[in-house]
Amino acid sequence: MHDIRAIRDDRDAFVAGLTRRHMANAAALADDLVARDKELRALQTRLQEAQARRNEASKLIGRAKAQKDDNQAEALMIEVAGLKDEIAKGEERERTLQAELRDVLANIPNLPASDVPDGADEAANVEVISRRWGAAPGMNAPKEHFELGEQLGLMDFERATKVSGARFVYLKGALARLERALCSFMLDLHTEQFGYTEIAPPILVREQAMFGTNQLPKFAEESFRTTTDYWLIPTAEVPLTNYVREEILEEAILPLRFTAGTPCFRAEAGAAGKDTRGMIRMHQFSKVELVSIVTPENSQAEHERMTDCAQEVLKRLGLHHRVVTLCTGDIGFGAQKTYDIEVWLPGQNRFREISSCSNCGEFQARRMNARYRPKAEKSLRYVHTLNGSGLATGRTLVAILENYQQADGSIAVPDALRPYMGGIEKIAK
RNA sequence: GGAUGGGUGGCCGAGUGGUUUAAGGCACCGGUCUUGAAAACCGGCGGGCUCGCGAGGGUCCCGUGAGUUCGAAUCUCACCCCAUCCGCCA
Repeated sequence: MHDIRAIRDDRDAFVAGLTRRHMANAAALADDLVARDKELRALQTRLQEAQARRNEASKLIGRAKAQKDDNQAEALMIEVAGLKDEIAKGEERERTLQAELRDVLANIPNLPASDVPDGADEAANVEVISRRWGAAPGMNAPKEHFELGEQLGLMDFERATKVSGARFVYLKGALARLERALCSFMLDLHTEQFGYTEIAPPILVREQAMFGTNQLPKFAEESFRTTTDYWLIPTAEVPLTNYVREEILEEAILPLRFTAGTPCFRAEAGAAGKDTRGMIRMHQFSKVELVSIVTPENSQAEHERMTDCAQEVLKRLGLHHRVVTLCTGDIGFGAQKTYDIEVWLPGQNRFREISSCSNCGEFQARRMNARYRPKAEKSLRYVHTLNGSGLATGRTLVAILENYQQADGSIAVPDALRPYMGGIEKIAK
């Protein structure tokens, strides 16, 4: 959510930022917002004057009545009646304007940070060369993960279709355990090495929470809603970030770092035909999420740190990967800047997204009304929020299958996971 | 699902129609005192909008909205949320 004052004070920067995001009508939008804001404030001033006079007159009425001056009281009451009418109309218009302004603002994406590259789509994302790690394993005719999983008899899409339809899967035996092992491994790493606090959050949330982390109102069709108006979280970012909603935090407790391993649910509307085979794009998947709540001056450094934490998971699993800075055309609605981590999938012979780490600045904090009390200042400020996958567990499982596949179709278990897999070194038929 | 109670500032809490410009306390900040600290005492201490170069002023906000009234935290209605008890249940 944008600050209307910031738009008013620097309309050009706002327009420039949205234009970089390829919003065609940014200038017209800004003019519209500024005009509505101007009307609203002019109205508020008039309204306040009328209210002040009404209050004054009301006091005089009380006094006149006390002095038994009925003529005076009556004259004042007639005046107040007129003011009352004016005030009622003004208040209604004020509410309408405020609601409209809020609706428009709620649907405007965050502005890209200055160092985000320009570009139309993912083809223009820019690799962060210094973050590239490892090398693609040499392999003869590598298989895709679903072939491997199905041949092992441990990944069953057909039965899942029978029960739940497309984009669901049954994992069995060692693969089911592998997913659990990955989740434990990642949570242990983030809590023990990087200072994150493990959270087991609600995964059904209210509408306001979904608004706070900007899944709503714009992306309603991408999430599932229950008949009792709860939303199934599309990511643990929602409950972890909203943890501080409507709060005023002491600066001393920042940064807050939370991690959670949860199922995530996505309707994948508009993804018809994409990644229809295998576990890449599911209606339900598990993910270990990282969320940081920080002061504004620390959010950029935290973004780098969080990306380091996510990358460390891949390093310990020995998985080749690269990091790209998303360009202005590919960045998410609420993000100022995003790093995607892409893992190498030999079966697909390409990099695929396995984590996305975003700095949202104060964009979500405004929506949630999450503030802190700076030590050095009197006034309150909005916190900055960051979120990142650390990592998408389902896709990590895919990456392990494809990168650790053996010629005979078995899967070697990476060293780091063996303690979590009861010591087994290989998943075979 | 049934019944009841309740939503007041960072927190607790008083307040049932006009000296509430929201008492009081806690926390926090500054000061006095002290070798230092604590205690005590003094002062400060919410947010939105707006007017003003500034000092400062105005106005709105007691869950949300709609009413009653010259005037509403206070009365009425609707909605949202929270809590407790009973029933059912992992």
